[in-house]
Amino acid sequence: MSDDDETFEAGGYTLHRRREFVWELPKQGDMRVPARVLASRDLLEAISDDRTIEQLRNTTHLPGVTDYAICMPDGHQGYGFPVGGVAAIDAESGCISPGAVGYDVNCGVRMLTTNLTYDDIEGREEELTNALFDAVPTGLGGGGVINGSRESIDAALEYGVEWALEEGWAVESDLTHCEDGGRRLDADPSAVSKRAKDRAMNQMGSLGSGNHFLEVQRVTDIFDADTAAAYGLSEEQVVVLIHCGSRGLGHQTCNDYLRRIEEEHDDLLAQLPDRELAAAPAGSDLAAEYYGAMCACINFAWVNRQLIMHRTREVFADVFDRSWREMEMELLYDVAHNIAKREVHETSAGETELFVHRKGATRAFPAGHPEVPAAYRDTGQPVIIPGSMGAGSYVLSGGEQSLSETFGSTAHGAGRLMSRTQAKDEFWGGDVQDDLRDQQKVYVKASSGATIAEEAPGVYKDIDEVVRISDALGIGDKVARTFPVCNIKG
DNA sequence: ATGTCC
Repeated sequence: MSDDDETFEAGGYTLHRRREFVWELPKQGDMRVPARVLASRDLLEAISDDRTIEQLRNTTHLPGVTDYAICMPDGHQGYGFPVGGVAAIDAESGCISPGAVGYDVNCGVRMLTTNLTYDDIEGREEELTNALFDAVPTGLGGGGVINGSRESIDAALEYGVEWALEEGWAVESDLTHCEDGGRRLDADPSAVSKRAKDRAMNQMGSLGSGNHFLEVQRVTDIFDADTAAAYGLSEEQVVVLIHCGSRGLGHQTCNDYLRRIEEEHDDLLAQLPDRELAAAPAGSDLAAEYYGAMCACINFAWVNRQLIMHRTREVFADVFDRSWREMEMELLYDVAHNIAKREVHETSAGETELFVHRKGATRAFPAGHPEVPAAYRDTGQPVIIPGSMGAGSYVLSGGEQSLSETFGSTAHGAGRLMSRTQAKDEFWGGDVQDDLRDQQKVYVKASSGATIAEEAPGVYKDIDEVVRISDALGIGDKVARTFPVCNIKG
């Protein structure tokens, strides 16, 4: 092995290879802890020319950051804190940072299984795509599956999917197959501004734009037969993947608190290398308010995905002329990609209560963890990692090493290779749509052609490579792979 | 991500 094998120059920083797929930026200067990038050399190349490493380094300045900051294999630069970043911050002596959660609070994915197989939908893709597109609101701005009211929004913010169950938009098993039972108990709707709630009014049950989508998929590969069986997955099965977040409500809430934190905690801000990392000190009123507001946004995003899933069941019932129960359209699991959560972890300082910030990262608790829903306690938490429209997605299970390596986390997607602007220069939506249909039998329909260009398969990193790293490190283990059939988006 | 700046 040459010296060249031991370090990697990325974004002006020197990373040191600790072991396979683990690269470390040693603690230096004002860094409180080292930073780690979990990646292959190919994936490191992809982040070498943007601000990912610099932003990761900046996160190690946050008070209370514990052991090391982490960048997942799909990481790329984001607002202040990398997308694909994980920072575990002491919940007593540290801080909480909206930029380390993300603008789209509880952006995430849920997978719905069915007892249909690819044969059942082959030849009917356009019909199904159109029916879904007509039924599920997409794109920027207004229109939801249901009309919101002040009362319903407050109830959704406080009770999450429990509220949806009472209203008839959910069944009991939808709650037991969701993190926190679909309700984050720490939610404080009174900490969410009127303005944020107003934006939610006509967005209850809407996909939004950007990388959000609803995709009908078929299972193409099973890697772990026992776990796949426990998850109810089999080859050629049809499943549905829903990817969206908290829409304008989460965005407004993030903005509201960033501004307030900048104003009220400028002393802490002055210690940080980037304004975008603005954080409220643990124990402050504002930290408690932000946490309560963020948890309310988490509940809203779960309700959003629930309403879309409910509508999807209705569309399938209509198109296939069978009840959704006959088609066994069960929620496999719902995973959050953008959240902070109070969790207790074993750290170098012993058992510690932390705000685990996962931004573009997925919780990946292993078998036996008490916070994994009973249905999956013996197999580990399902982890759903969407890829691109041309590459498909993965289902993993939380890995044995996740608690010791990544505060119980793994990657969340393929990760962008280029900006949206660059994507629109490289691709034209109509061509992407035609190629996907003609070459891969993938049917795409979107409110905007520009969105298809921005989300072209070529703008994403290799999802296989991202998942390979997760599996090799034992933080999230491969269970199954899916491939798109129908995709609707903003 | 986002009524792509209140």
